[in-house]
Amino acid sequence: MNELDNYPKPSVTIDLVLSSVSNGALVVLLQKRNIAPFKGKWGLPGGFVKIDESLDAAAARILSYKARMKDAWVEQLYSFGNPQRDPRGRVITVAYFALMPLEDLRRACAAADDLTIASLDVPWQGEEGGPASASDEAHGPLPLAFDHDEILGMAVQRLRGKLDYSKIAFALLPKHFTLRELQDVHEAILKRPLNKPAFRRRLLDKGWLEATGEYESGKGFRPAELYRLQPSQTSSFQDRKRR
Amino acid sequence: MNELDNYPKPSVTIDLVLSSVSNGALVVLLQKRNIAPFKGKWGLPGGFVKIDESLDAAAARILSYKARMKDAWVEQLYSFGNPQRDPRGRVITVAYFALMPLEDLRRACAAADDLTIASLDVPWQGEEGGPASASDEAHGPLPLAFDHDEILGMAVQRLRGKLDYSKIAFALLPKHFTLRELQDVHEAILKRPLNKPAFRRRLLDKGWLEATGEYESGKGFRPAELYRLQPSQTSSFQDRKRR
DNA sequence: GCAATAGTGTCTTTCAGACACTATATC
DNA sequence: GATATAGTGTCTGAAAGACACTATTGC
Repeated sequence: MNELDNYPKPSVTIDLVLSSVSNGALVVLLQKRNIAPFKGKWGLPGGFVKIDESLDAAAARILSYKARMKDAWVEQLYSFGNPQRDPRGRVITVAYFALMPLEDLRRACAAADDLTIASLDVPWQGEEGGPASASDEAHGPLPLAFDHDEILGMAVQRLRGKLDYSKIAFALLPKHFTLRELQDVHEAILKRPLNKPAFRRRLLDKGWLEATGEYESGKGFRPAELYRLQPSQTSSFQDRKRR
Repeated sequence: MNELDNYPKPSVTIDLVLSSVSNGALVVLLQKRNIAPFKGKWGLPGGFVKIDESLDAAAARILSYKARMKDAWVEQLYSFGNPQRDPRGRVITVAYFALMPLEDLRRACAAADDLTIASLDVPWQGEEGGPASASDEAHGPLPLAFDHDEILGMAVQRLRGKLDYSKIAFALLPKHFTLRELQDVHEAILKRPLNKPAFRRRLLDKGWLEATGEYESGKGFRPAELYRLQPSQTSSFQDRKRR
């Protein structure tokens, strides 16, 4: 075509960190690889970026066909381009978040039998950073393909960093949720307990939340009120359509 | 070669946001384009990623030959991949920060006559986000090439977000600096005034700083003490070699 | 001494943590 | 009524903003 073709080009892929919170821990969808490279190991769902498709569009396409998923919080995470990261050749990958309520992640997982929902094991505290590992109940520790341990670590680091000032936590919950569930999400991401009254005050004072007047039921004890993100606040949920 | 070659591949470039602080504003190095596309407009220094080179290595290489620069704080920012962003064809760019003291940026600027140091004009507050524009004294507003207005906006957003918990601010100052200079850097990034005693307390309490016992001089008034990052804290300056 | 900024002491306000208390559902 | 959790009132302590004050340089 032109000057662009004077040099060899890398392949560019998208890898998706489909994530939610379950049992007080961050969980992520992993796929068992049945072809080389890294056959038998576990990897993030991903695919190639098409030549006429934006990165965001590629992430959305891969999300919808790998996980039959709409309405997730999708956000670019980081790009990984070590020349040795893929033994097949030069592959640069752009990692994306796809955050969703647990029920959606379960539905995605049920769609194929090479998928599992794995808990994240983060061997560091705070904003420090570093790779993370994954395990599930059926298999125990899951050996990860490529540099996906680093991608998972970066995902946790980013989640922790954005938890306070952004609305990512709500992406991990159903539309209606209790304040305790919201606190559980925060605690799972930060991996440390939070003070209940302080958490409530802080979140309610942000002015993002709206009480629905409805309550959960059938728990055997006092039911908690259900809250939702205020409609005016929800817009910024998908307002990141740049690029 | 193999399956990777079954599909057309994009070109991948690095764009560098060489940035510092001057006169209470963020500034960035821009290069006047003397070839198409966007001939006559101003763009970020950049270059192609070589086929056997990591993204970080490409950023470092481009930094050293465009700006004859060592020792800058280099950090990946975001990847931009709109298929229309380059009229020559499909080009995905991975944007990087290169933060440095103003004197280093000036030296880089003096190395070629198509370079300028432009002030950033950020039309939004806080963490909101959105494109930014640039201008310098010689030319006034500088029309930007490609999607570089978005890259600059993302750079400011990231700087603001990391200012409190990371040590980026120190990357914009010489090794020795006064607390007032440090406060000026914070104010320039946040674009709002900060309280002096509170700022000093907060920064000194972090335990990152060390008084040198030396003082500036020749200002016509009481000289300020010079501080530096504690040697033990400096290490994390270049400790981001993952990927 | 004057000008100008460095650096500090202290009061007030705000907010997080701690803890105990009340409220309300199922059984 | 027992149990378990929801939700709140209030005390305390840590940290930020405000403001004034002292300190130190060149002139």
